[in-house]
Amino acid sequence: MTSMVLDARKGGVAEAGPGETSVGEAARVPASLHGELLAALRDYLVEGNLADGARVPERLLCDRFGISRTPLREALKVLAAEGLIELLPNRGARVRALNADDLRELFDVMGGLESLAGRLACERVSDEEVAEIERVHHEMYRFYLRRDMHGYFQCNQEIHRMIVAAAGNATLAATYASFAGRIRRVRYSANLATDRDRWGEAMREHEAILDALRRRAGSELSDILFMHLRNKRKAAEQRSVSEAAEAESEG
Amino acid sequence: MTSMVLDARKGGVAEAGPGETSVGEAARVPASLHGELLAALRDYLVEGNLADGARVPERLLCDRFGISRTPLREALKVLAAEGLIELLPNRGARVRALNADDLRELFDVMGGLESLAGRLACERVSDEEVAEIERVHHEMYRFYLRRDMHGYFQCNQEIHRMIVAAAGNATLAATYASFAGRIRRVRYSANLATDRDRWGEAMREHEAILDALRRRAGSELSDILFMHLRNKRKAAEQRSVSEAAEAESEG
DNA sequence: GGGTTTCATTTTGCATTCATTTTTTTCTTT
DNA sequence: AAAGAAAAAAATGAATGCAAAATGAAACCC
Repeated sequence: MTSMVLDARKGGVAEAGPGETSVGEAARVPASLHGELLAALRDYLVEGNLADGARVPERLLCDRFGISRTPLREALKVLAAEGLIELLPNRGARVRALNADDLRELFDVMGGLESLAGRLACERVSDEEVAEIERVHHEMYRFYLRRDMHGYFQCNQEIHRMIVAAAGNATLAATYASFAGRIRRVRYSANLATDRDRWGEAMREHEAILDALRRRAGSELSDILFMHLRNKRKAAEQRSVSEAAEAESEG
Repeated sequence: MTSMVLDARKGGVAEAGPGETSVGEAARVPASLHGELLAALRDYLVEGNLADGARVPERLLCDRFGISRTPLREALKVLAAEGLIELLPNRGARVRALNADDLRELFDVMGGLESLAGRLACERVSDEEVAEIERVHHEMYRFYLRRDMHGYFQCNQEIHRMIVAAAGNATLAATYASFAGRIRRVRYSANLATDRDRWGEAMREHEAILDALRRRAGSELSDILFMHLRNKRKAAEQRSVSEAAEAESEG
């Protein structure tokens, strides 16, 4: 039973009525068939159904989604613009493999975006929103104490997402979401598992984040968030280095 | 004689010779026909050949660029994802009109990106690069003294571009270029003309930018650059308000 | 046997075609 | 004549078709 994204849509009618059709583009409002397919394809890629550097098989995906090549290729062009795949002239599309430099760049850009989000959030965040973030923070702390990586990570993601949301800038949120999807292919989640110290450090950084947010210290929060991501990046780099060493000793 | 982007390409071989092919994204690898057309269409839109909110006439553009609808529509999907146009189901594409909120968001995101660029630049900028930026800065100052808006603005753009380049992050540069293209449709250039004070203030801010860069004070430069853009935004908002008032008194 | 060359198959890129939907024009009807 | 209904025209969205390029495989040569 092939998924058939199209059928799901045919039930609906109106679509596209309210404002935010365009901005997000990422995972926001599917709106049209094209948007629907785009989201489905993006998920398909982000979930890692295709290996890094693998060719994107047009014919196969057409069957998979029950459409012809035209809309599929339109979606591929968009995904290429987003950086998920790359187009080789006369050679179709490949899943874009991120090298160490790409990751470094992506982490820094994510850091810059979160940094901005923190700064903007301080300008307009309500006490209620802060309280909500604190709630998740404490939940995360409990996961930390219990050494529950999965739960911790969920909360972590949620907090960062909430800060971006609190910035009240849909353009920023969309851009952030796009980059998050791009980086999701590499699981930087399991980093902390190998490095107990980093986990504790990250927890302390989150304390500082919340503290700065409570005081609405925008510039300070901006710095902390950037450094937080920078440290995350370093941990990820550290990990990939040790992974490479392992691979070498194994091979 | 219709332009025929294709012909231009067929002559050349290497491509990518003179760096800045176009505003955004496609600056990396034009290579294919699709990329070429995409850049051409983007320029066509950014240059304001179509009015805000106007329908994007597929047939006309096909003739204009000498291609069929298929590649054109692929390009349109990408431009929609970039935020330059918006797609209405069964009603084609329209030039996206930016309202006050959109502009506010875009300015802030640009501010965040420049802020990040400054921070990263401080980590790795060479003395030679700083000297080069200083050179352009002084050139800009001479334009300022001569009240040469056009020259001043060129230098201004160039300095910001150089800072982004000095950050050594291609992903950031591409994202920055994309947003710059998106905002270029609104000419925020002429802002200073009406507000002599803002011009002087901007000049002083640029002094501070250079000072922080010389000292490699990343966090500080980050703050200054964000505030610089924020002030630019406020000036633009001020201007649009007075314009609206004018329009009202005239109508 | 290793390497090259030729040729069939597949894939890609774009044009064309077709079914719908929207928009414009024309024709009623009051 | 104005408002509304019906029909014609144009547009959009997606499928199909076709030439050129790339990939893979068999034949060929040394």
